[in-house]
Amino acid sequence: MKQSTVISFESIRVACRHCTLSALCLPMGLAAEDVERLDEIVKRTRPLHRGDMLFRDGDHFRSLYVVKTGSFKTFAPSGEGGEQVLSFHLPGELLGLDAIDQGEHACSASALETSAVCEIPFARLEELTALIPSLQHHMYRLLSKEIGHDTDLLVLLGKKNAEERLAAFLLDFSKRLHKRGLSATDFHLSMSRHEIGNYLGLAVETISRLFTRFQEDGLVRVERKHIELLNLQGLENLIASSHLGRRQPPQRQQQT
Amino acid sequence: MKQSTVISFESIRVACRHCTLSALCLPMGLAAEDVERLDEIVKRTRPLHRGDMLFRDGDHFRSLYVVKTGSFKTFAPSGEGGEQVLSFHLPGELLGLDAIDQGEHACSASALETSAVCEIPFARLEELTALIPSLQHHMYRLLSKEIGHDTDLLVLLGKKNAEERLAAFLLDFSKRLHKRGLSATDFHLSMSRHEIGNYLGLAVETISRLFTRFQEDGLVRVERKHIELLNLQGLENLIASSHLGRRQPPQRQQQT
DNA sequence: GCCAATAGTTGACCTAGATCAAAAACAACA
DNA sequence: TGTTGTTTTTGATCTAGGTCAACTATTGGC
Repeated sequence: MKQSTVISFESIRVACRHCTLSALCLPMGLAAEDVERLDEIVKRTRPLHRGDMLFRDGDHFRSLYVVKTGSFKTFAPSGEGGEQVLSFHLPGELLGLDAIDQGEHACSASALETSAVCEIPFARLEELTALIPSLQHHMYRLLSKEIGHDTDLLVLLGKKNAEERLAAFLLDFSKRLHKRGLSATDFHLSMSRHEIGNYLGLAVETISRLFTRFQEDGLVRVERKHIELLNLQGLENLIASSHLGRRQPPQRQQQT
Repeated sequence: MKQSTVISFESIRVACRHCTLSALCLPMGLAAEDVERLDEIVKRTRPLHRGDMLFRDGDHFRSLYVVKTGSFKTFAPSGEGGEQVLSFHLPGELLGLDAIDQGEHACSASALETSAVCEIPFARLEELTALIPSLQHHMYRLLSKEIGHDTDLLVLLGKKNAEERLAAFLLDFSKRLHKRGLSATDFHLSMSRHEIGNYLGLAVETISRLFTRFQEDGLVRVERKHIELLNLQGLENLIASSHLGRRQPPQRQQQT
């Protein structure tokens, strides 16, 4: 209610064509006039604060959302009040794609910090994509990319150990921030240890211990939520090079 | 090469409008004339045998595939020659959606048994979806559904124990077969224990032991790859009701 | 600025499921 | 029909990471 959030409140009024995120967002690669058309259907909404829900699982699906500032997590219920964090969303990233199929949201989304989104009514977007081939293609790609992200996470949860998971998480975060023009080696984690652990399928305590260990090994400097990556290569190595101990027999390329 | 596969070779020539799978596949809900148009772009290909690759990760992306008969698995590399099975595909299900984004396949697909697919050149399909709104909508739904499937698997890998995973797997399989008009309680698994274990993030031995245990508990009857589900409700209970031991404090509905 | 609640760290211990090993059951095939 | 290679099963052991517990920051509310 209070007008103290001047900065973000101003910034969210910016039209797509002037938005610094356009290169990461839907307008990517659209002709100027098409951006105008997209612009017309986008609604700007007021900021959300930490913990505020953007949508809940089961909610009727009406719109997709693009993060404009701040960050979000999405999570699915997992029986007995538990939940599985599915992803963290940074500016320019889309939320709600999983709801298209069933017509209702399959997961919930909440803000990790003070954040703003653009709302895109899906029915309108669909009309538009039928008219603008490049936008249609872009939508297909976005949906496909989401599948790719899930695939990565599946490999992580199915096949990687704790160390590899956290290293992969940090590097992924680093890359995504870098794409947004932020430092790839010095950043702030907007989510709690608990949320990281949940996302990676690990206990909070394990996350905490790993951060300590990574720090002892000179890979990172951790100070609460402030992270400095000191040795990117070292982290990369952690991901790729484990399992090297027990070599498998040469195993010709064949069916399983 | 040999013509002994008469049955499936005949069946795969059937046009979409006569295909028994149309209700599960792309034509779902299309007007007759639109099905014709779709039909024109679909290529029918020869059958693949167990272990044959439909595509490999890294292959240039050109087409989507619909399983016509038989079954497939998709799997992604996971460092050091290991792989993570991402999904099993039954007749009517689409393969290759994850490749749209990058323009090359992000995972590999191989036949689990003698199988046939319809090939749908994606560029042609895109043109068509721009012309037929209901087809475009259907494509969005299919992509979104794939995300939903991944979400389910993520929850499984991130939060469920071995017992719950296998029970969920069996029930999912049962439901999908039932949709295809096959028995929900008596079926044949086309994949090996090893592949099931890989998919569920468990060791082969664990799968084997669980099958034995489920059988002892009267939940299933297992005879190699032939499965009979004797107590569907019992399996359902396994999924939902565990973690009931250590009750969590009432915990008001709140942010994490 | 103080208190209560929440988040993070650290250590001790425990357990689900992995790994190792070996036998048994199949399947392919000459 | 025997041989060989694969898949499955079963048992014995090991361990990564979970769980419990106690303590220490931080943070937010007033």
